[in-house]
Amino acid sequence: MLSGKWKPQIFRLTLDGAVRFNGLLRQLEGSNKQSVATALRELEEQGILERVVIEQKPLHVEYHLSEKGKALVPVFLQLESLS
Amino acid sequence: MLSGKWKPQIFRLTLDGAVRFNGLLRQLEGSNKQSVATALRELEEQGILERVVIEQKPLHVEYHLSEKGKALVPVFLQLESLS
DNA sequence: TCAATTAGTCAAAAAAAGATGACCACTAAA
DNA sequence: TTTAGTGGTCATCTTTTTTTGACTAATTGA
Repeated sequence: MLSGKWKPQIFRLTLDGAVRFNGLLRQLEGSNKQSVATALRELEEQGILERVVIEQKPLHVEYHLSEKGKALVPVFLQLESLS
Repeated sequence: MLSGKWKPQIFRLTLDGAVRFNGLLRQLEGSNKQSVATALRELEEQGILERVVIEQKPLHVEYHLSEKGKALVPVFLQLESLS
């Protein structure tokens, strides 16, 4: 579910609140548009993240944890504590 | 820790008891010697599996869960139940 | 003696994943 | 009007992962 080079880190960041495309690009050192876009799309397809377009003055896009994503949190943290 | 195409399946099989090289090769459809050998070696290097040579008539090799591997079991099962 | 099973290794090819750079369309500020 | 920021896509190249097939060496059964 969280396989790939960037998905675990992206998932981890969503625990602290919604994330945005360009924000991730800056936070994830060594990442690139394509990889981040692919990771976000796959996480959305799997129903782990939800993509929300914020229709305001400078319109932007937010990705936040879905219910399914939230169900993953405890086991993710447990996993994190083991490695 | 369990990244790669075959490691999760191999790990799963060790929960029911020790596994063996050729046995895995037969159980894991679509697998091959090289990949199974690599997965076993890496799981051993990480201290998740232990390699034991059974010094008997037809000598063979067994891989079984280490203590570290056992610590991984509950979180693995939890993860399994989510996917 | 021949075939099969045990547990692998090695080099090479193929497939999958990731990175790079160009491009797009929109908005806002200087 | 140029520059920067928003959020991407596309084709191509590189890197990593996985597969393929040949080979080894010891043991067992027919």
